[in-house]
Amino acid sequence: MIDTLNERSQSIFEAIVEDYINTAEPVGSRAITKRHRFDLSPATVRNVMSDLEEMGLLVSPHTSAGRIPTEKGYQYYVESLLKVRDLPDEFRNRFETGAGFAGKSMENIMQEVGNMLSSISRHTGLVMAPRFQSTVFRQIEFVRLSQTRLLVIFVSESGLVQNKIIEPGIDFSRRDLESITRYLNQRLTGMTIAEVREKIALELREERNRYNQLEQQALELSGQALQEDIADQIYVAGTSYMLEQPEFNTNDSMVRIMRALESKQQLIDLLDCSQQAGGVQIFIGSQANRAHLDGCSLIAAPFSGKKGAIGTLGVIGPMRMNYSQVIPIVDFTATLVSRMLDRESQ
Amino acid sequence: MIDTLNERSQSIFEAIVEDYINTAEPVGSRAITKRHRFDLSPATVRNVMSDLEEMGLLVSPHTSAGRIPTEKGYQYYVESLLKVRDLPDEFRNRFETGAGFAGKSMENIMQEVGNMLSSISRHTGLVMAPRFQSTVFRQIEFVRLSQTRLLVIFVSESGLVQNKIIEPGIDFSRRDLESITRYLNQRLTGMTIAEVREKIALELREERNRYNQLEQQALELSGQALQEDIADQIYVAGTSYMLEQPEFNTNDSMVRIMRALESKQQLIDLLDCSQQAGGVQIFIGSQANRAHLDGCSLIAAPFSGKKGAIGTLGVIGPMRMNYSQVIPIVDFTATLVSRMLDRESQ
DNA sequence: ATTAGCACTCAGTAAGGGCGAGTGCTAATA
DNA sequence: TATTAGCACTCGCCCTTACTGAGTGCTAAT
Repeated sequence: MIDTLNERSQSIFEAIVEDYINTAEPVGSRAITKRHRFDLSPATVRNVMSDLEEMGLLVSPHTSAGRIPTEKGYQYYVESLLKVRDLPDEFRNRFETGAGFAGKSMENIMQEVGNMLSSISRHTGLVMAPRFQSTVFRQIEFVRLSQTRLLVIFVSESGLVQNKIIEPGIDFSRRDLESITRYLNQRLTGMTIAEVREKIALELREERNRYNQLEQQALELSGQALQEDIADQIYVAGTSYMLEQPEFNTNDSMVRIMRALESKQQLIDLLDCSQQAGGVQIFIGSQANRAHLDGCSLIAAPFSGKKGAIGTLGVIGPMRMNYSQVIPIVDFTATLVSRMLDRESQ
Repeated sequence: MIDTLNERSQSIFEAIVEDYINTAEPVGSRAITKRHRFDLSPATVRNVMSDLEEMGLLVSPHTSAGRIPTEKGYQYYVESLLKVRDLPDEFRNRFETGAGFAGKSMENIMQEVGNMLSSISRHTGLVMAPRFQSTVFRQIEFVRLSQTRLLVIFVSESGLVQNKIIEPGIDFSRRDLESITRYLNQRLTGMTIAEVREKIALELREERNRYNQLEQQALELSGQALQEDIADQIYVAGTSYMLEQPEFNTNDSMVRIMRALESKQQLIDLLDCSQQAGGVQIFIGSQANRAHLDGCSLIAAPFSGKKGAIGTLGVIGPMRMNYSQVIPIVDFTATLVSRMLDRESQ
């Protein structure tokens, strides 16, 4: 149905979408003919617009206003008409000078990446940390804090470090811990945390009937250490950009948006969707509604080191978003972060 | 000057402040006589109000509106008239059931505390993590990640864990690291990180002329590990409560407030002020302006384990804030967190 | 010292009118 | 047949005007 759009209709539609993206005002027929030098009269453009409205690509907010793209309109625009620009060098430079990751903690890196994304795209930036569950185990270490308390440190293949304090109930000597550490490191390397956990559960059941106390203890200890989920982390940067958008300039919508951006779990769910597929993903309008963000679009891309550790980052803004600018920003950032993670993990 | 306030003026002023806190509307003379059953006519109340205005405790937004407290008015109210209520049991319970800290990371704890503060006070909650600089060193550990990369773990007396990756340039064996660890742990325990750093710098200078290679290496390693500041962390929870306040219901002020709440550094500076003094501190209006938060008040209190590790938490909202409710909430939370930190550090 | 009474002020709301941007339809044109 | 000029019409926006009501300050009486 949309395929029947002839070239003229297409370029008029494109002009409307782009004008609206720039001005945030409904676009009228005369404005189009003026700004774009089609050799057409406003009346002709009106006829075309009328057709586009019938197809569900445009709506007019009221009789005497111009027209604005519908959600379906944006989707069509992004899928069929969008020409993604190259990332201007100035942005590229800002990233590369700004992002020295060496020695910084994962949290700091993520915050910094979020701030970068947000300040360059001039929209709200999101960064979701790699899920610990799906990272690949490289190393475990124990540090004795006191007689009852142990610090457990996991290191993933990609250099991600997580620590946790446990109280095992037994007072392990330094020597015991060393043996346990060696035992675990030999047996668990290369599996994802999820797999490790399964394996431990399995072996614990089998092991009960045998007598190797060391193994028994090692398994119990690591079981305890991994038993609880480490909550997913998400960073949101530049929320005020969202409030500055003219489409959200009522009190109610501002509060609504802020509430949505505060409920991290919903954002996590949303970003999760895009983690499966590789490359840049675009959620327009209701496709992003999972997070109560009506009228918003999300551009997201997963990042990952060579060895697992997948996270997601993205930019969220109004549907009227400059897709051709934002998409390459997200794309480039994801690539950059992946490269950094690789470098870190050597 | 304010001391000349007689009892009647005081209670009228108190009534005005409290009515305004409840309704967010300018309070008129008739409203006062109605709601509070003073045996006075509105005219009399008007005379008193006029005096109070002259003293700078009240203003009227325009001739035909009631009056609202000035910043000075709130200050006087809080200093002289405020009766702090006991914390209702329901809040107490919500805290104590909600807050099992055991085994959780500092970040998670702080986030949870922030959420608690915010949802119970119905205002924006702030939690600033203990500054690593001022925590007391208890233990350092090294974990060998690869030939070139070491993970350094600091544990503070209060159980705070920080880690950092360094690339020392030398490939230390496990045995070397153990000796170095033992050496450092013996010599540094009980000092604050800041002191530790000074000491290392000092000894490094002296040590150059001697020949004990182990000491030399140990010092260099720990020096490198401590060289960079670990950024202060602050958590902000429930920002949408701020936007729901009627005093900030214009687009501009919403954006302004959100920008202010986003610039963490300014919030940190603000909370820093309250860290010095013990107990609950109250910043009203311009006293909190350091963070571009005009028209806001901050209630803050430091928390700390027995052994250093001082952080600050608080609640931020409009000047028209229910001080008598919020103060005990902040107070109680700070005490609770301190107690938890103590328990953790054993 | 307190109060009743009264004139006055002024934000907020509602109603009316003109403006202008934009539309849809129709009839003329290439 | 596609395009265009012309025209009546719609409707949000803004400005003005008028009204209302809450609240004040002042004055004179109690």
